[in-house]
Amino acid sequence: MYDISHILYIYSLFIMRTSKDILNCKYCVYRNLLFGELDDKEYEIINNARTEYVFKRGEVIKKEGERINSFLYMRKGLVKLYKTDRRGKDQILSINKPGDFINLLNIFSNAAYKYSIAALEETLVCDVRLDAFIDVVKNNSDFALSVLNRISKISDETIERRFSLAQKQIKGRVANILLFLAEDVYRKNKFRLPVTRREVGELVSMTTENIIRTFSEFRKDGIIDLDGKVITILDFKRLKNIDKTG
Amino acid sequence: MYDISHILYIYSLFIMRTSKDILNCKYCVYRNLLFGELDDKEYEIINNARTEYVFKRGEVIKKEGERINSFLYMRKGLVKLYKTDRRGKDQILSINKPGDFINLLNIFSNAAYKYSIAALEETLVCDVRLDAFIDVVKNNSDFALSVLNRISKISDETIERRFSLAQKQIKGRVANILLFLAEDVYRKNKFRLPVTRREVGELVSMTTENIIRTFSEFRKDGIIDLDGKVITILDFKRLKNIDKTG
DNA sequence: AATGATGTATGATATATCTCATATTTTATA
DNA sequence: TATAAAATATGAGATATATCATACATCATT
Repeated sequence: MYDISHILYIYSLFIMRTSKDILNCKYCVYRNLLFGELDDKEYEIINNARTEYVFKRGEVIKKEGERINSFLYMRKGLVKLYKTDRRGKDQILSINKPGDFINLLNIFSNAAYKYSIAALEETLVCDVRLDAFIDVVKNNSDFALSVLNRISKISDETIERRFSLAQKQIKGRVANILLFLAEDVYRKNKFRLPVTRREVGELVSMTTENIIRTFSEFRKDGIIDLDGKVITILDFKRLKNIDKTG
Repeated sequence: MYDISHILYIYSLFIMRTSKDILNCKYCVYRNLLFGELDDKEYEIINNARTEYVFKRGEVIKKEGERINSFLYMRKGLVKLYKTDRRGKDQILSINKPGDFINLLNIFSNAAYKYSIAALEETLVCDVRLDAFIDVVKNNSDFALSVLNRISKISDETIERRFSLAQKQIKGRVANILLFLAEDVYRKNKFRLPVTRREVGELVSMTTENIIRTFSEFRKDGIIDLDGKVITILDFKRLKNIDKTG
């Protein structure tokens, strides 16, 4: 249930409150996670090309079409990747948490962002200038291989998630995102839904009304408890069964 | 319409019929496409770790769950990536053509294939032992970066394809796959459908009956012509419009 | 050439999901 | 704090898609 990245994440919150060296990568708990293969000199290159930003809930971090000129990663928070169609309707590709590289998907294959990125909670982002990042990748193939591993893993997860969504009906889709939030994001059975019902619909390609109806149904069936945005999962077993079969 | 990989592909068919050196990478038209960054020595490592296989239509190349111990790429043919559920029903993730690296998706992130691979047409596959491949990646960061680019591009395409499928209705989905086959795979307005109607359904998450009905409707509307498996696209403009809006 | 299995085709009906309408609650902003 | 805007909630009816049934065509195999 608690993997290394989560432990590091909790640890980072602690460090953030006790150290003034946060702005230097040397003391960042993500160092080992992301940049473990780098020597001090390479490390310094990254650190010098790096800026930290804080985004409040609702703020747009990147807009689709914007030129990619940095490597972004999250140290804290939660974001959504999404597209807006001509009529202004959004479709959400994924919800990403610290440890996912926010723009890793497009960074090596595209000059511009294919998806917009917005913060769902207060989000702390590290921004490394792309030229410096690529420079280090080019000169350190262990690091390149490590990036290869991560990009591959994140892509795989996104593909798997979208793929499995396709054969699910609405109940299965809602069960799936509830389990994702409870198990992968918050690691608690009680959490504040970081998105509106409409956004859940935008993520799983369903209407807002049907998301609301399904939430209500799950509540009536005793699978979850609802209090506005606060959701408590009461019956993981049944929810998992719906996820698998529905 | 005709990009470099397609020209190389056509050229490779020519080469295959006129040269006995096909088994040596040195004369493979994919050398520049895949291994352009390698020096002769690295090249030799790849070549020595390489085997060629021919698969007939319908043959399974890899089964999901099978251990990944080679890097596979297609020189000719067409394959599908798919999963089979407990009840024996297939769901197709993607149809891939030469130039796509067949197992690139999982190779760096997973020990085992997440999807089965089967040939839809006679397919020529090069199989490079993974240890040799990774060895070269580790020692040549230009090559690593190039692989990074490609893996990223292919993943992006798969994600984009599954993502756009989600908001489409059945007509849009069928239009989309017809355009994919006509424009990306065969580059002709008349082609033999390489899959059954059932498989189209497995790819776009629709029932066989509805795929058949939609084909019939497109025919009645004069958008396509149907003769068994041979499909002729008569009205690209309308089909593209359905793809976009439906 | 005969035979069974699979694929293609179409209609009728059932089911899932969407749309539209309306009411209430919560949130954002003046 | 007042007010508007957005979010939540629920029902009724419309639409899209699935399921079931049946018929015929095609393909592989004997």
